[in-house]
Amino acid sequence: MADARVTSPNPGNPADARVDGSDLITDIEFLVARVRALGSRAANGALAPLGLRVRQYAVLSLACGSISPTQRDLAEFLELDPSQVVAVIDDLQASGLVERTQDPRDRRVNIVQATPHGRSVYAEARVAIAAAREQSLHKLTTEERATLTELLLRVAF
Amino acid sequence: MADARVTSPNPGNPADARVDGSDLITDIEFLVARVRALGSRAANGALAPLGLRVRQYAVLSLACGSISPTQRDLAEFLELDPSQVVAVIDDLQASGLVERTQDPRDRRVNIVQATPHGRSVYAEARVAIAAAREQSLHKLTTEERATLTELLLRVAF
DNA sequence: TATTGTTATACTCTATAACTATA
DNA sequence: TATAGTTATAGAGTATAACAATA
Repeated sequence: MADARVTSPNPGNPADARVDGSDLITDIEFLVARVRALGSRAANGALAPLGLRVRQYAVLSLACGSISPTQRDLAEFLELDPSQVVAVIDDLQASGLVERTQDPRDRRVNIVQATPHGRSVYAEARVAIAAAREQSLHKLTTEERATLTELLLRVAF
Repeated sequence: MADARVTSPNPGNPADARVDGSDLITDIEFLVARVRALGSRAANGALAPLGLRVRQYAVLSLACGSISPTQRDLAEFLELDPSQVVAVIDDLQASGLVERTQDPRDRRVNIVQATPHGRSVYAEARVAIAAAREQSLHKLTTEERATLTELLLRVAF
């Protein structure tokens, strides 16, 4: 480890000042957890008027894609247990945003697709999410956001 | 948005292939959530033999620092509700890893400090966490890790 | 009157195991 | 025998509100 003693980026904050000096502040996992906590709180707030949460948003997004994922695909891609996917899709289906269709070639698998109403809600949700993201990432330039995306992508898959 | 249609970084994975084409894959919040899910799962696994979870590890880390944070400081820094901090510290105190000491200047506040045993356990935990981190970040060079840390730090605070 | 820590409650997320229907 | 989806359950994480002690 290069440098365990780091200055807080926000010395005006008394809470930051008091915990300054901990090596936690250079711990990528801690930083990721903190950014996730802030980000998903903001995203859930932005999605609340649409009756969605981030999980539902993620599944709806994939169901709006051109690929028509199975429930298993969704579980793997979203790092969820298949049983959790069931609950999210039950929820989205009850709201009329997605549909399950049995794959005729293998009747065990369900293909998940967005309804027209689902696509319309997703379009609104994207706008809401983008606004929240702009708020969260306002300190980063466009280039820095691209770099961050690229690095996270390499770690994520 | 520059380019919503992106190729999966891992075309060999059938799940990735099927959901490929979704704009979710360029969504920083989604990537952060996925990296966090993978990272905290790995970290919790690495900490399990020590009887810790990531939350307890974070509080213990700060309690081992030179600053002696109050419970309020911990809540703000870790983005936890003060009532959640109570539960984590109860847990760590029951294991003899940290102690609460009343601030003589303001008897409402508790200062949280690691015990000698807590410092010893923390030293072991750091090693375990570092090994898990090496696994999670093996695709990134040292320079890239530093860049990722710096960018996350700017978003986190 | 405001703040620190605390208790209580409810809801969401996560992890696991067992079951069914298909293959 | 193995896989996709489902049900059930328990434990951890998250969000709120109310309270006692202290300032």
